[in-house]
Amino acid sequence: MKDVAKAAGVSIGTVSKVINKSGNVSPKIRERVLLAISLLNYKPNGIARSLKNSKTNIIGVILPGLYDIYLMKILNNIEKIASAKGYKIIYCSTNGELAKEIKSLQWLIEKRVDGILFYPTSEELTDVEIPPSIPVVLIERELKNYKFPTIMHEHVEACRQLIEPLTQKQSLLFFHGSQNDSVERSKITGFFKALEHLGIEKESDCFKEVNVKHDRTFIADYIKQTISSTPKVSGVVATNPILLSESIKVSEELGLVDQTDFEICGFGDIDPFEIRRNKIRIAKEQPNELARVALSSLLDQMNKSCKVVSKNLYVTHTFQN
DNA sequence: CGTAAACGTGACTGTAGTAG
DNA sequence: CTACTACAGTCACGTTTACG
Repeated sequence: MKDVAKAAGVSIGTVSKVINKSGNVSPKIRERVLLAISLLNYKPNGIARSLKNSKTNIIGVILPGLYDIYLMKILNNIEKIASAKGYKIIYCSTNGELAKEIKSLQWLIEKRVDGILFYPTSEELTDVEIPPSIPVVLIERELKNYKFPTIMHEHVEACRQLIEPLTQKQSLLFFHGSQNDSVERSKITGFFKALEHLGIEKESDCFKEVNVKHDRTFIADYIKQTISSTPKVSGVVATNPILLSESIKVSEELGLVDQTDFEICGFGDIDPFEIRRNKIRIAKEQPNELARVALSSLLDQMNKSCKVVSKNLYVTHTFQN
């Protein structure tokens, strides 16, 4: 800038005004400055600009990884919308490890990002001091020790809508993931409530916990064994895409899908061509919408001079069949 | 249109105190 | 007296912006 100013015969301040199209600069001076910029091949220094403005135009995104389409869609949509609004993103992968979540947060804070979108894999985060100047929006899961607005799916309502249309609700088997996970817990609660609403007695032994970190063959075997050893199963309900797709596979293998009195439903993101029977009812999660709402909530906070405590927002599922 | 202060941090300088 | 440490203060980096 100093060199440009010298070459154009103006002050540094005037160069800045030309670059930022701010203030009044006469057309003649502007021409001279632009010529000097082009001759000297001057490029603004973003670090210095951030230093002065206390703004980096960068949004930090912390996700457990990009190991499935759902997470990829979230990141893709965040990037798309952020980019349109003039922001770049820094993506951090945590592999679902608390230690990496802490490190990612600390690193993003150190980088002075303007805001953070955080998809925690547990509620246990602690020991990270997050300055109030950096707004944080959580995706899908709240944290015990921090009060940040959270954008999540409306799981409880989706459970009701999954269960209600089933013709045989008495002898269902529910396959769910770890109860340490708040999302799984809210789905279990949702199914309990839905059953209660329908006047069906809750039998907790029809709820089967499956660790989705096991390999697929193990999960399939467990589901097969459970279905086979339970008398008069009228249907299977799965709380997440892994358990749903394995349940569908197993049910096909056991020849249950063809039986008119057997139904399958659950949460998933399965493409329509995989669904060979129209009786499989699926609550599809909405990663694009989740990303859109989360980012817009974050941008709201970033642009507010006085921080209004924004509330949690819910995204509704769409239903297939 | 120019001037000067300010942003956050690391590098550097100067000073005081301590140990041998 | 020298060599060293600890600490405080100052400056530089490139840019923006209030003010003259």
